[in-house]
Amino acid sequence: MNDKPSDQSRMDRIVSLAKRRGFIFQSSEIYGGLNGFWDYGPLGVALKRNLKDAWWHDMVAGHDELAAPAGAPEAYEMAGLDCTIIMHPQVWKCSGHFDLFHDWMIDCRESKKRYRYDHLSGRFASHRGKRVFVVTDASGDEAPPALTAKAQKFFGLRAKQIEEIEWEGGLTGLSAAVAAGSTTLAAVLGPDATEPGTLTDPREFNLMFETRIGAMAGDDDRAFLRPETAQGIFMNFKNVLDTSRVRVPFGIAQIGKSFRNEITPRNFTFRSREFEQMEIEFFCKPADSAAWYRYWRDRRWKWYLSLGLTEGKLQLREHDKDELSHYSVGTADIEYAFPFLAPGEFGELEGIAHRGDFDLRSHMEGKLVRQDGALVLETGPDGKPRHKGSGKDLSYFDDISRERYVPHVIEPSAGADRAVLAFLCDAYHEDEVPDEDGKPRSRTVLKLHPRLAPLKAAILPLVKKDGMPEVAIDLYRQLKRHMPCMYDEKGSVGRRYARQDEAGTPWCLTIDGQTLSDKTVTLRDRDSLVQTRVPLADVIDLLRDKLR
RNA sequence: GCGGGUGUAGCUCAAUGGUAGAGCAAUAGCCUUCCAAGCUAAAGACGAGGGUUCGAUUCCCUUCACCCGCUCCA
Repeated sequence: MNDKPSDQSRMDRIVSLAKRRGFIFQSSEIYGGLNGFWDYGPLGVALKRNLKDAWWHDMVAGHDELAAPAGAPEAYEMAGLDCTIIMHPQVWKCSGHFDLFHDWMIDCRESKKRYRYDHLSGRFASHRGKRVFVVTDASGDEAPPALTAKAQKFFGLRAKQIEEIEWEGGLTGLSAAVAAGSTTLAAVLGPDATEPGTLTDPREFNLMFETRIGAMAGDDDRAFLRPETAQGIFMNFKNVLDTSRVRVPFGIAQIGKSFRNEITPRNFTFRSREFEQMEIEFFCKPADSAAWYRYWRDRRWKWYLSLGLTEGKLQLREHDKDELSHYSVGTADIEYAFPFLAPGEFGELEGIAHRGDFDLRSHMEGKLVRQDGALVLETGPDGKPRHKGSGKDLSYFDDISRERYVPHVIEPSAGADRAVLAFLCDAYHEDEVPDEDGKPRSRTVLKLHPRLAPLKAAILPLVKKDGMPEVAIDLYRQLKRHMPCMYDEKGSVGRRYARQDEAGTPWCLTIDGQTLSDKTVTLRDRDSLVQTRVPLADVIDLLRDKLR
């Protein structure tokens, strides 16, 4: 099998360019770096900001609430929001993140496998004086035969000798058995171990970053950095409704940092521990939710294409039923074929989830669980709600239909850093350009969409004399008022073009001898390398038109 | 978290138990009339911390980071 797992060398060259040209640096690099954290350099911050601005403009600021966009069931409103990173701890209990992201894990020294402590169960088995607590990670009906098979193998018995095994007590959760003192981990035979005592003590495993509120805080003041921005929107659902005159259907958008203590940050910025999300929570009438789900899925898909992502490298994938998150009744991912992935594999850029009324109801009533297709209040062993809700009414009264309901939610949730990475990878090209002798010479070029490009233009005097720099500087100062651009007079013009190609600058304006006599400049296109002469007086309007 | 690999200048790579060279890039100057030309000058590195040694970039240990696989994960 010689097939390449992924185009790793291409990815390496992209990472190298990102570093070399100041797009992305590793955090705290002079101290050796920090796994899972990345900084954006001068070009990177511009690229990322342009991306976020494009999203914000396309979703919120530029949204026309008076007309239904193509494909939308009806016209709708959009509002913006910016919430705090640290919120009331109860937010994460009712959202499900506390339970989902917070586990006790136990490792097996022998098999190197890791198990959720609360997923292990077992019972004592004895045979001819040997006694162990046999444990399995299987659940339900699969557990008893798994235990029997395990015990049979451990005692070295033939199938017909299974009856000789003496079992004590019923199937018990390992954590409960240890807590009750009926067994110790030393007597436990792990699910994939061949001898007892290979399991480590359970360790707390928390995907949420934890902090404490207050300078002299104690255990009661534990708080979490948000693992997603969405919950801040639900927290303010009623505030927005009460203050901004929006009516269902409407969406609330937010861009902001989120934090997850990923086990294995990998693949450059793709899986980071600190990352930025661009999220919309769209609130609609339950009966219309399926139509809105399809609308947002298709709308968001087109957004990536409109900014120039290669369609053949994008994939829209509907989740299977058993893959859906605890809250979701339908989810689609927009995925990109990143170069670090094996051919045919895709990495998630954005998830569009139909969340039903899980979130709003959970924050009203307490954390819900799905049971036989319906959401019901999750209860603890004592029969009380596992996580108590706010008790606040988050339902909506529809003045026109005179009905009250809890809106359903469609959530298009995009990763800003992942999008930056995808656009960077997609823009990266190596091609050949004839040099001054006409011989082909390779060049590296970022074919970024002009809206995303950190610099829109570079103004270059062909040579540093004969009054060309003066004309160029004057043009630079005028253009700078309208768009990010730079002036460069260093080195040969070919070298300067190459520098701009690597930075993804779409246009170069060159002032040459002819400019001085007929007041025209050459406009060089980054992708086609075609140069056209444009009157100096028109060039600013021309570039502004191109950017629209 | 486990196993394997890697770590020398911004990048790509050398050499060495006696404190390191080159190419490209970048900086300044000269030159230069359309795709990384040339000349000159100056600048720049042994991931970090211990240990062995008279002396460590080199040997050993630890740690950090990156890559691959496993595991985990939206």
